[in-house]
Amino acid sequence: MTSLSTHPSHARAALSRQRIAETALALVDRDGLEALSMRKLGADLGVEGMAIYRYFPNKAALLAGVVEVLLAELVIPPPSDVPWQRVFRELSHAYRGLLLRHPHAIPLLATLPLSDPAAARAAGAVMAQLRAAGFDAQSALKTLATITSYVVGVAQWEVGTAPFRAERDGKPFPLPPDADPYLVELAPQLAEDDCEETFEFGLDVIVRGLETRSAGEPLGPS
Amino acid sequence: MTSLSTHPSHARAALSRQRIAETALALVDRDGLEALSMRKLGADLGVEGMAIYRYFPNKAALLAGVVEVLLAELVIPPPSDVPWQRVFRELSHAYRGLLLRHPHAIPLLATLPLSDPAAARAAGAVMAQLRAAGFDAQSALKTLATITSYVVGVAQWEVGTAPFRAERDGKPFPLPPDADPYLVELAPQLAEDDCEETFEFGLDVIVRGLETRSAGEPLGPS
DNA sequence: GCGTGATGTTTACGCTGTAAACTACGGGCG
DNA sequence: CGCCCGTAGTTTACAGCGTAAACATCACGC
Repeated sequence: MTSLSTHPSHARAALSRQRIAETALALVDRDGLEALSMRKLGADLGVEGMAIYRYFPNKAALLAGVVEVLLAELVIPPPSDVPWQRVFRELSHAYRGLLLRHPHAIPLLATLPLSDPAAARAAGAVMAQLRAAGFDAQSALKTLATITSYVVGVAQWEVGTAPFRAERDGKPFPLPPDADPYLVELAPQLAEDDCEETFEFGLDVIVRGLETRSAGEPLGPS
Repeated sequence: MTSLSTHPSHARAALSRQRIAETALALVDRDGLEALSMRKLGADLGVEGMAIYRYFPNKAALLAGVVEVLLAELVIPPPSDVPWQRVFRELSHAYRGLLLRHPHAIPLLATLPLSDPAAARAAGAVMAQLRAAGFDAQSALKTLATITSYVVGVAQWEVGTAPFRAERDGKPFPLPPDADPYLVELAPQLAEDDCEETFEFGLDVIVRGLETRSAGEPLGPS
């Protein structure tokens, strides 16, 4: 009797908020965000679609659950005495990595309102880091807004310009012959754009900008 | 005979790509992005929904048309000898203004791939400005990516945190009593957050960061 | 005056989210 | 033991979606 759950046999696995949300994320990763429907998710769970409503009141709540799973991947360490620049860079890279691991889910995180509990938790943890590094509350909040916007924005940029970079093993880019002259000039640049480098460029800009916050403001580098 | 169009009487106005896209944008501004359906748009146009397919092959194309209308609001002046910092700031504010005038359309512009012709045109025009200011092609592109991400990201942030700021005429914020301790600390900060100021903060950071691009890079201030 | 092409309508299909009613079953209590 | 009820999942249903296909209507060129 493998009574792992209530009824041991003939059932694949018990449903739960966690398992549903994880399966939903897997579906999104595999087939894209717009492919996520209650019925298809039900099918992936070996269940009838409507069953999901026992665990989530509606699809918006399900999506919030997916966001929760996503943000759970993001471990934000407690404050330490590491220089804030380094913490800042590491958090940025961690978030970026999360986004790139789940490119289809980016719109979910891009539109994420801070009223979402998972988002608020993550935001709070980052705020704690910044506060500990000497940022006052207002500056920490604004800095958080800035870096979040930047990281998400670049990830979107990257995904959105991916076709220009795809399989450029020699040929420049299949531009339509009636293309805008601006675009014609832009395309080769895009083709040889190294996204990682671009990201680092903007990150440097922001860190440097934060370091030289116009004298007198209480920012306190380490 | 007021033969303004083909048949003068009993028809409200002739359909056209332009009129359809503008009406669609008006609908989105009024009722939100998810309220935009072919049938409702048809109703707003005094027409039968399916008629739209004579002008746009599918809904994605219609949305691209809406984006085109949006970006047409953004006039990007030709290069001049104005200091690049000022041009940069003005373009950022212009884009921000556009986003705030159409908050429901932000997801449309946030997810905008650069393969969209209207986006590519606008991007090209900004690139021309930066190039004229002395940025080399690679730096101009990266700078464009950075500022675009930032402006869109902040606009999304602003809309997403709007509920925290709404009607805060005294009371702090209707937090659920079981809220995360991080959020509890965060909410008052959000409530008194001045978005315009936050935007300016990050913009300053970016401009300052660009100005102090680690010596030796060909950036050439004016 | 009669095709003809452009414009808009009608009908239809498969898909969506979700409300409501229904079925099956396992554990607690008499 | 037998009943009874809560829980989990199913079935059915409905309104709305994007859109393919067939159809109606009408202005104009020959």
